[in-house]
Formats: sequence, C-alpha cells, structure tokens
Amino acid sequence: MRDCRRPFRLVEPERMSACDTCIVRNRAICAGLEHPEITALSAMGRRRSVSAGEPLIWEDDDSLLVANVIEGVLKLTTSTADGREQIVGVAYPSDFIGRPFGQTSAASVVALTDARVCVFARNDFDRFAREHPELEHKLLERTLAELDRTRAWMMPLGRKSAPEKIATFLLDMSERLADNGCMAHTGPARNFTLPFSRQQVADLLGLTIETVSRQFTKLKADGVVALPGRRDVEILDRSALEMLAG
Amino acid sequence: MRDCRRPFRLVEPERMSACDTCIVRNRAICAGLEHPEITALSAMGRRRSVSAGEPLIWEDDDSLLVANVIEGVLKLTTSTADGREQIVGVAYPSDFIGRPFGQTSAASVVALTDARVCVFARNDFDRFAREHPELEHKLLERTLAELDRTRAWMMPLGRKSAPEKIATFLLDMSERLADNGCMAHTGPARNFTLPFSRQQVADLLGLTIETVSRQFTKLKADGVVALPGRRDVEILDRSALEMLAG
DNA sequence: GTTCCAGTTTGATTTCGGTCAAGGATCGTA
DNA sequence: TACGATCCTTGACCGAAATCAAACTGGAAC
Repeated sequence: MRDCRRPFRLVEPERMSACDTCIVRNRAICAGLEHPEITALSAMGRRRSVSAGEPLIWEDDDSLLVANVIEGVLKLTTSTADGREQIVGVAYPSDFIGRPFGQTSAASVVALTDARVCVFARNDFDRFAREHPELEHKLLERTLAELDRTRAWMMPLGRKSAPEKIATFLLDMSERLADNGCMAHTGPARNFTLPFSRQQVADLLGLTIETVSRQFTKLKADGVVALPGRRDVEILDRSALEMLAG
Repeated sequence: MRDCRRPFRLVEPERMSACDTCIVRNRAICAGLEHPEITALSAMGRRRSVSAGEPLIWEDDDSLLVANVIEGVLKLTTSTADGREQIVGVAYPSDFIGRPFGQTSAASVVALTDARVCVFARNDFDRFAREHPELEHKLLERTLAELDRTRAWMMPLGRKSAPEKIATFLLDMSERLADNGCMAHTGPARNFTLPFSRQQVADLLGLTIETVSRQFTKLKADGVVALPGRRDVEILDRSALEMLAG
C-alpha cells in the first residue's frame, strides 16, 4: 500500500496528532477535515490492532463502535443458528466499518489479515458527524457506493453458476487488489494475493469449499490462471475469465 | 395505506404545494423540512405516475433522476447479457429511489404495481441536498438501513435451500406489507397480497418459477399457508414458517 | 357465455453442486 | 528436518433444484 500523505505541513506541536501521519488520511471519510476538526475527531478515536481471525464487532450486538480501516482486510458476515456463514462485505484500507445511527450491528466484523483500525465510540461519532455535515456527506457517498457494490454482488450469488461465480470473483479481486494508492489508476492487477482462504471464498460466493477448489483447479488446468501459492493468483488469460464470468 | 399527515395548518395560499397533502410527507426524507425549504424542493420536483411493468430508471444509464415513492411498489433489478434477472431491492411508499451523487445507476427500477412517484432531476437534488444537511442526514439514515436490509438478504440468497428461502420471503413480506401507516405497530400481517408474480418471487430468491410454485404448493398442502388468490397469502401456522426459515 | 392468453402448476428427467470420505500439501514450531 | 495441525485437493456418490414439456386456471375481451 503506497503512502500518499499530503506534503508535510508544519503544525503547532500540541496539535500534532496521529492523523497527520495516517496513511489513509486522504482517502478515508476524514479527508477534507481540517484543524481544529481533525484534532477533535482524533481526540475521540484511538488506534487498535486486530490480528487475523480476531473479531471486532459481533452480529446483533449493540452497535458500540465504528471505525476506519487503516491497514489490512476485514470481512463482514452473517450466520445462521446452525453455523452457515455468508460474507456480506469486505473492508479494505480507508473503508468505514460499523453501524452509525443504529442500535445494533447487522453483521459481524472479523479481521482476515492482521489489521489496524481507528475506532470511535459510536455515540461520540454520531454526535460529531451530526455537527459536521461535510463528514456526513462523505459517509453518505461511501454508503451509497457500498450499497451499489453489495447489490451488484447479489447477481452472482443468486443467478450465476459456480464457474461464473469464481470468474466474477477473480476479476473483482483483480480490480480491488490493484495498487489503490494515490497514483493514477494502474488498471486491474495481473498478480495478486487473495486475503481469503478457500473456505472464505466459498462463504463469499455461496458455494462449498470443495466446489471452490475444483473450480480453481479447472481454471489452472485450462491455463486461464496460475496459482503459485495457496492464496496467490496470476491471471494468464483475462479475456477467457471475462467470458467465463458471463 | 393510512393517511397520516400532520394536523392541518394554515399556510399562505401562494405557498401551498403538493407536499402539504402528500401522504408520505411525514415518512419520506422530506419529513422535517419546513417552509420555505419544502417549497423550494417542491418547485424542483414533479409528480409522475408509473403503471405496472413500466420502467422508471435503466441499469447502467446515466443517473438523471431520483425520486420518492408516494404510492405503489417498484423493483430494483440487475440483469445479465443473456437475460437472467436478479431483484436487488424493492421500494415501497416513502422509500427513496435512484442514485444521488453518482454518474450511473447500478440497477433498473420498474414498477410492480401502478405507482406514483415524486421525481427530481438528480443534479438539482444533489445541489439541494448538499445545501441542506438535515435532508442529507435523512438520506444517510435511509441508505444505511437499506444497506443492512440488502446484506441481510444475501444470507438466504447464498446459503439457504429453496424451502428456507420461500419461508424467509413470506415472513419478510408479512412484516413489510403490514399496515405501516402512522399508527402503533400492528405486528406482522396474517393476510396480505404479494406485489410479485411467481416469476418475480423467483427473481428475488434466485430460484426458478417452477421451484417457487412447487414450494408454495407444498406449504399449502402442509397447511402452513392458504393461497386464496394467485398473489394472496394467508399465514396459517407462523411458527411452522419460522422453523422452515431456518 | 365463450375464447384467448398469460401466468401457473404439475410431471419426467437431467445436471450441477453438495456431501461424505480419504489423501496430500504447506506452514509454523520445536 | 521432523512433527503436527491446518488447509487444500481429489474421488465417488447423491440429491435438490434446474430444465424440458405439457396441462391447467382464471381473468379480460368479445
């Protein structure tokens, strides 16, 4: 992840905060906030590390905290009583997680990789957001984009076959895992490392781990992708993948 | 749909607008706006009727308009090139539709029943919203709730069996089609009329029309529901339905 | 009433993806 | 480098839902 802070600016020492050196400072919802607002927000929040597999928010629990993702990848999931799981969202650096303005969280949030987040007590954040329309606007834009993305994902889930799901997933990953720093778009990645285990890919696509494995093997056998490591993907024939995605 | 306007208030005749008699005035995002804001908003919008089956917004088209639903039910859908369809959302009276702050619409919007909507040019609406934080806040709350609802629907789509999907669907309909006027909650409806054909239920659940039909027939045979008309449902054994929903 | 027709139901058959079971690869740790 | 645990792959088989096909139903128009 490329660092893309604004050019360094001198600030009075007592106003120096973690935000000034935050690597997602210009991409997260706090972008655009200036002193003294950023100082006030910074005072409310604290940084936290979450190791891979560790939960941050529990489904149906009281919504007590919200956060910005600084580093790492987290999954949002819902589960049934008998243990079936569906991944309903994935949060990358600069993404916002948690449920502001609501009593309960509809999904669990669990780190997929070691992650760092910038957490806020939800009621503090709610109050601050209501007093800062620019922040609320950023949050609205982000929420609308996430809603679009979530709806777009319902098509593969409900209507696509296993091969189509896998191809759609790989193309999606190739775009989201492209270097999304501050430089000009570099286009979709040809090589990338999935933040998911096979089981997690299955939970994202509504398949079983065996079916996911078989589809990966098939793509490799057909020369569409190379799989140099358990989680590494190299796209050898993008147009074939696009055809398969339907 | 019960009328639930605020108590009648005298206003100067020249300020009288359609909003003053709007049946969703207190539930849509315009709730809370007072004169002269409501007058300004009203001047930007116009009412439109959409008959059942008629489209209002096309997928991937430029996002030119947004709207409040006044009356009727509309579906939001995405389609593949080969004609498969997935319903990704359903809009009821007082719901907001369209994609503000974005260039293109991610889903088509088509009326399921005859409907009336209050439409705005998107760029007019965007400008007005940015100048009225209270309106943006309402839109944010609504978008967050819709995101929760959409994510919750991914579990049935990806992980549930056909009988579970149908049971989940009927329970959901029973709640959303309950009298949602201004009176105290009356609880889920026991009798209701679906705004969907069998094919549309299939498009919502990621099933085929035949499977939907068979599942309905089974529920009737088992005495869980009665089906007095093509689209009419009476829930005879709610706890059985809840068991089946998983 | 009769006809027409879209929408729905029912039946027969197929197939895709799930389930069950076993074996293999990879990684962290000692 | 050996061990163990976890994750992944592969195979055999099964079953739920899709597909293909045909018959039925209930309004709308005449």
